[in-house]
Amino acid sequence: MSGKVRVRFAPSPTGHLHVGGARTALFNWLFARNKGGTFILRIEDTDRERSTEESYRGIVDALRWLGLDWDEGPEVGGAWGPYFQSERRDGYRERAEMLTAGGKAYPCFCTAEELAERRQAMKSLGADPRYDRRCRDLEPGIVEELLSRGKPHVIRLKTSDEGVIEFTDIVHGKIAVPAEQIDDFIIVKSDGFPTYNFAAAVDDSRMEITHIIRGDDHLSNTPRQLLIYEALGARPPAFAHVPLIMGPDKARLSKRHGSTSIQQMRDEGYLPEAMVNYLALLGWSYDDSAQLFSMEELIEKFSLDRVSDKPAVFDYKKLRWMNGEYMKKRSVEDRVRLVMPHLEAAGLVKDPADGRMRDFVKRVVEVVGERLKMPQDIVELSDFFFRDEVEYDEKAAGKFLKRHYVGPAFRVLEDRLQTLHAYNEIGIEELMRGLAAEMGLKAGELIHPVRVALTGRAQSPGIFEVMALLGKEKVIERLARARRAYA
RNA sequence: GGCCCCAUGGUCUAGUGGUCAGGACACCGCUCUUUCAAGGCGGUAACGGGGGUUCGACUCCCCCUGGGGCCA
Repeated sequence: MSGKVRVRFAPSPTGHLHVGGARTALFNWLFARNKGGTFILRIEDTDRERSTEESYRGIVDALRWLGLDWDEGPEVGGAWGPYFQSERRDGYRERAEMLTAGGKAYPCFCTAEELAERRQAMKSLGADPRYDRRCRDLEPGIVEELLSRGKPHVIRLKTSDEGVIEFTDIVHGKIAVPAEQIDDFIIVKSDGFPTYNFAAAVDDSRMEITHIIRGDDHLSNTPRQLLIYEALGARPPAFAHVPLIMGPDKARLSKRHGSTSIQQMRDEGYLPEAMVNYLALLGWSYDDSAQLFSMEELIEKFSLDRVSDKPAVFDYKKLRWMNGEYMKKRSVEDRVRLVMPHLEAAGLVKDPADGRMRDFVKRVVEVVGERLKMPQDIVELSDFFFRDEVEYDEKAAGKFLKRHYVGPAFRVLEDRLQTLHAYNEIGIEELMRGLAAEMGLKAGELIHPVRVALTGRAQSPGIFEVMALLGKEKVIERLARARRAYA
């Protein structure tokens, strides 16, 4: 392959950025970065009905959030622009006229009804319902007349029934389709707009795209696009069709399987680096063991020949695990920032948190430590730090607070904490262990009831850390309350 | 329906004619420990079926089955 690599990601702004689309974008981007090539963003907004500014914004934001920047495209420009198909219509019209003038395409005046009728007829004869090329050899005079009368028409590409259309896909290998399989398909619709295949092929050739990396769902479009390239007299790019992403039921991943848009995943607390890493591993692998890759490593190691050719099921559990791994790598400050909106939303922290509160949250985050897999986990993990009164989990309270020794033990503990000079983790631990020993209890037998009294739950971060952070006052108050309520 | 693609544990995958079929997530034990999480150790679990080719097939070929895609 000679020349500089040029790849593109070409979404339609008709919805959110789907995880499948995001992975396609990622593979293109990684390939470009690995090869020192150019990554182009092209917006395929020829469907004016469904394209929206909002979708466009959402897609662009999502790509940036993932860290996928483009060298040419909207907002950054480039020498091959414009990068919105809606602004490239003249180009499609010119190419279509060129092909028609050159005898490689022709206007077809058959109406949708006529076509449907003939298709039905062919079907009932047991034949494949394909266009019968009726308008292909119309007398030039008749064509002129119909055109001048303004009769609605489409433009079709002339195709041959002879031979096979063959190409080598980088991930699938040799692919061959019998030429007869493809009829004289439409390249320009009756409203003057290009069809998807035509617009894409024209743009890819004019933008000098060298490698088309896209979803498997476009595999069967490829022969048609190859035919367009040929008619245009352009050299076709290399193709790499990556397998689709499926839901657990092996059907194409869709909304009913869960969150499928990058925007949604972001709102749900997934970290971009986890998302990127997970997506990279869906359909690509480096070796027999590596799982965690930084963006730099991905760029360095990515290659198309290690892309799988089989569909992959999206596994939210593994993504969650990976998110936890990346959460651990984030600084405490980062985690505070991530966690804050959730504390606010839960009403545990009032909205613009002041400096004191931020400091406190920071210490909570430190105490919670690696238990945080998702930012929102903070609520369940630490609500007791923020509430005035704990809500007891009935099972936990029943199991630990009703023990006969709890009342007396708490009473002594309250007194000793009151006079404890070194009210810190170490001092508290010493005190607690000492007290347990004195009373002939195992440390756990004292600790568990204390945990329930302070947090309401049977599980929590380390109890000495919790006590230290909660503060002497609150700890004593909660111990007393639990004692009165249960013991 | 036609054409195209695909088939290793529940999931993501390594494997490119001779491996005890490896790793990761999930799951289950054990361990550490004040609980949970994390960590450490260990475990259950796979080559869809049938034909070939070959001394030998997960690996190559064909058929079937199953899944997916595109077009209709």
